[in-house]
Amino acid sequence: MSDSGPSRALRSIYDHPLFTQEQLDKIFAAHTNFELKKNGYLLEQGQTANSYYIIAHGLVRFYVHDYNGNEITTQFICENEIVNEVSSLFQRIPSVQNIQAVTDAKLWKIDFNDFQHLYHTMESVREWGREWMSAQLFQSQQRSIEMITQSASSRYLHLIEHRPQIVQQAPLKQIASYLGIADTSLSRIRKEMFHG
Amino acid sequence: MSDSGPSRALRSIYDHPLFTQEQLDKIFAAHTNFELKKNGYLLEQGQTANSYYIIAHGLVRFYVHDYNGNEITTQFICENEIVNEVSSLFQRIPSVQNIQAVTDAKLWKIDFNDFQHLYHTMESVREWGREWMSAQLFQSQQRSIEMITQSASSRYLHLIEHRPQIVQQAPLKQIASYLGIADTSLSRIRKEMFHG
DNA sequence: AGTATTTCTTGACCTATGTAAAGTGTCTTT
DNA sequence: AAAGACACTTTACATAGGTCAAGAAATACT
Repeated sequence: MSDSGPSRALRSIYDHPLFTQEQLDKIFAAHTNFELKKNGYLLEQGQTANSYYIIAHGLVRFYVHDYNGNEITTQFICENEIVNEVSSLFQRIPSVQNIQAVTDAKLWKIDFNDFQHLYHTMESVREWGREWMSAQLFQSQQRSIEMITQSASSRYLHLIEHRPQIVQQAPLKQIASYLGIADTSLSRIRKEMFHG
Repeated sequence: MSDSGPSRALRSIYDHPLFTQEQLDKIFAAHTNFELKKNGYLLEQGQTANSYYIIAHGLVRFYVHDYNGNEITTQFICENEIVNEVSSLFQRIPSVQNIQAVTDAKLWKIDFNDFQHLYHTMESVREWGREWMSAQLFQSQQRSIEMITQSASSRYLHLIEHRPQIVQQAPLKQIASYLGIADTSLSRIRKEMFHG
């Protein structure tokens, strides 16, 4: 890593016009960094989230179990993105989602209480937070629309183009459940896309 | 209507443990009410939202156009719920969604600037707002999971059980696009569900 | 009231994706 | 190096849901 000072990940996450340098210093100081092994958990279903995370390196996924006990991957979080089970963290209720490292990962962490303090004392943090949540909601809605209007192979192509880290690092089964198809179907789609 | 004072809708929307009566009075006072005819618009794509709404009576939908120009209904908003195109209102960017009355409707309205004032001056409003956004995000994610794990007829049954107002008041074509299926398929599902 | 327009249903046929089961390849553990 | 355990592919067959076209029923328009 040729990067010094607060990581590239922190700087890119908190890149917002309302922040002054002084505010950024306070925000960065509230984060600590740590490592997580492949398959390790940041949150398990039934637990209530007490922090959110920022990925400096690696890949993380959210998953739930369907009625047959199959794992459904509901989100992938890539480098320089926030890992936050919002409804558990902000409504203070147990999570239905599991959050697991797909690869070895380096992460930043900020605790709920520290964030609460920043949020209620700095208008800029509130605006930043609300905009982030809006963007999350938008993405989630776009995902539903994509599930309705696009074929499985279009959705896979979209992933290849826009989130290549996922296609490179996550196992086929996780990608398939994220796309809403059987793993055999994704295997078939791959075949038809590359030789056929 | 046997209801007096601030409507049942306002009281149920702003039902949160942190609010004092004094605060509620200020919040209610920031709302005005008005009526909207069937098929009328609260927001059209390309416009930037300047308020959000609360439905006292009637049904409202969000829709987008897919690449073929077909309308895809992405959300239905029922009585005593909030109508808010969050990413347009809070990121101050043009909406990709249209917001249209499915039936004649009675609504409450609050402007962005008035809400901003309440939001930045009252910690309780911030907590309320963040919890509402969290709940929206949760619902949106649940919807994606439902699209992946449930058949079209299960999704329709779910709608009948949990949001009967939609099934009663929205035309079949809108419900079908919301469920992610062709209108002919929904018609067939109805037939199989009721006779045979 | 009568016509036009939209809404809903139905049938015939088609296709994308699911399910199940077997086979190959790759990594882990000992 | 052998034995398991995973990860991925492939084939055969099943099915939910799509498309298109024709009618019937309901609504809206003049």
